[in-house]
Amino acid sequence: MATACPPRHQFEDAEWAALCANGAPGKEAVSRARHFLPGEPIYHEGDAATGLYCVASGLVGIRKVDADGESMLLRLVRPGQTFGYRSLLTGTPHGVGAEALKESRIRQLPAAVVHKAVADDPAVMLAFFRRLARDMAEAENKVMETVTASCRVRFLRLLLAFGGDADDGMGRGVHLELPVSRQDIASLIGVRSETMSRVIRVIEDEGLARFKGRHVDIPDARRLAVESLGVLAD
Amino acid sequence: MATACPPRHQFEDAEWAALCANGAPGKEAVSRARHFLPGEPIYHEGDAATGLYCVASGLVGIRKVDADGESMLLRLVRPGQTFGYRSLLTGTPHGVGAEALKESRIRQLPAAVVHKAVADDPAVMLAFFRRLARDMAEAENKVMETVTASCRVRFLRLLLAFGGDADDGMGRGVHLELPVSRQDIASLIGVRSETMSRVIRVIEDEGLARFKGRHVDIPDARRLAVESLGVLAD
DNA sequence: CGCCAGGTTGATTTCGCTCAAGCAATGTGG
DNA sequence: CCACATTGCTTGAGCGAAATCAACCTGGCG
Repeated sequence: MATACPPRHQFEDAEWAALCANGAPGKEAVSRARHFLPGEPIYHEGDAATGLYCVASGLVGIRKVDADGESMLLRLVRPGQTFGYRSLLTGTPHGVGAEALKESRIRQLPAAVVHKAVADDPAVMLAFFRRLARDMAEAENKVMETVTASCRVRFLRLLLAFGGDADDGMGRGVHLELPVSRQDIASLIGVRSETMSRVIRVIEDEGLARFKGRHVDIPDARRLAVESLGVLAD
Repeated sequence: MATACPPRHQFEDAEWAALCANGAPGKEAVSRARHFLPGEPIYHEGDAATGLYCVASGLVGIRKVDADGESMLLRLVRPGQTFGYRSLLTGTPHGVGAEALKESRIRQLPAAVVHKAVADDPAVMLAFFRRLARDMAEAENKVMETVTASCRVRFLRLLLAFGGDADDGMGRGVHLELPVSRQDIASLIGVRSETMSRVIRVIEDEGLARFKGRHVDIPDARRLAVESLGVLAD
């Protein structure tokens, strides 16, 4: 099966939408649907770009390994979001790797189609620029956080980010589900998995949240939000 | 005085060049030359973009402050490089602040001119995208480094980055000059200035480099490069 | 059943931060 | 010109957060 435009997802995929609006003339057979198992790599650091990817379902992780072989999870790509555009549009090898974190259906758009769409409609390029700008802002925040905030605070903030959709502003008693393993969460905030365990332990002992497998119960989201701001002086 | 195209600098300013090639029809009076003293802010985090900036001479620092008021130097902008384009092109407030680190001459191009240039020539947008992609790659590297590498290693790598131009591949006995104060260097690698002092002390004691004010002598650049890879197992 | 990956826990160490003081260079006002 | 503050940098002592090393548990799954 191959349709150019996936069913509209809940998340921002302005780039893909722009592509569909203009770039895909015959809407059939231009995008290829692929399937990945958890842990399966989609592309590696250093590979040349072969196309543009969009997560239809599942979850994708963007990884980077440094010289010492240390690997780190930089960010998650959720259903409806595109990835791999940077390398494709600049014509440089991938600076990061992508891998499926859950079983995932990925839509892949050939490079030629994307290039044509970009050439035909300037708005497409702008859409990708905006997307990159947002990713960049997040990367900058991450730098700041890793330098200034304790791992406890970083984890609390990540919890809030995960709970973003489940967070009924009203409410006490938020429940959410961790999208990835604890190892991956540790990697995401840049700590060892042992430290991750301990941090979770402390947070449970404080009564900020209760963890069972990947399920998290947050009795008082407001309190957790306050704690996530770091230790306040006065 | 106001000329559209600055004298060609040694560094990459593909965006500015693209602008000059197409966007600036009457080449006079479109860019404004401004002057900043060390420490003087160029724009603040949260400000709306008013134009595009290009460093003609001097040095500019991109800063970010987090919720707790902690400030950090994210990167340097050297002569010939443009900055402030992200906020301008996305139409969002500046996510970072810019300030002169040395006495600087800054060329400022009004928003309208840039927007027109972008609309007229798709290549301009692509040039900015490339620039952003490069900045993003650096930000990702920075995240990895701050998490995985010790502050000693991070500093050594920064030294190498500074010495990039002075580094005659041949050579023993490289000399270079620190572009900014030690406080700013500390902020750049995400450590306290006290720690910075100690790290420099250790590096001197090891004979890796000698520091006098802002002057640095590196007797054996090759050895420093090896050390900058981190502690190797075998 | 035995194996193994993911996770937890404990003991110990290390790296970098905090707090505090001191010092040299520069400025500033009387 | 000197007394004084200010700023950038260095040094010391002590502490604390997170890494490291090392078991050990647990639940799948062949």
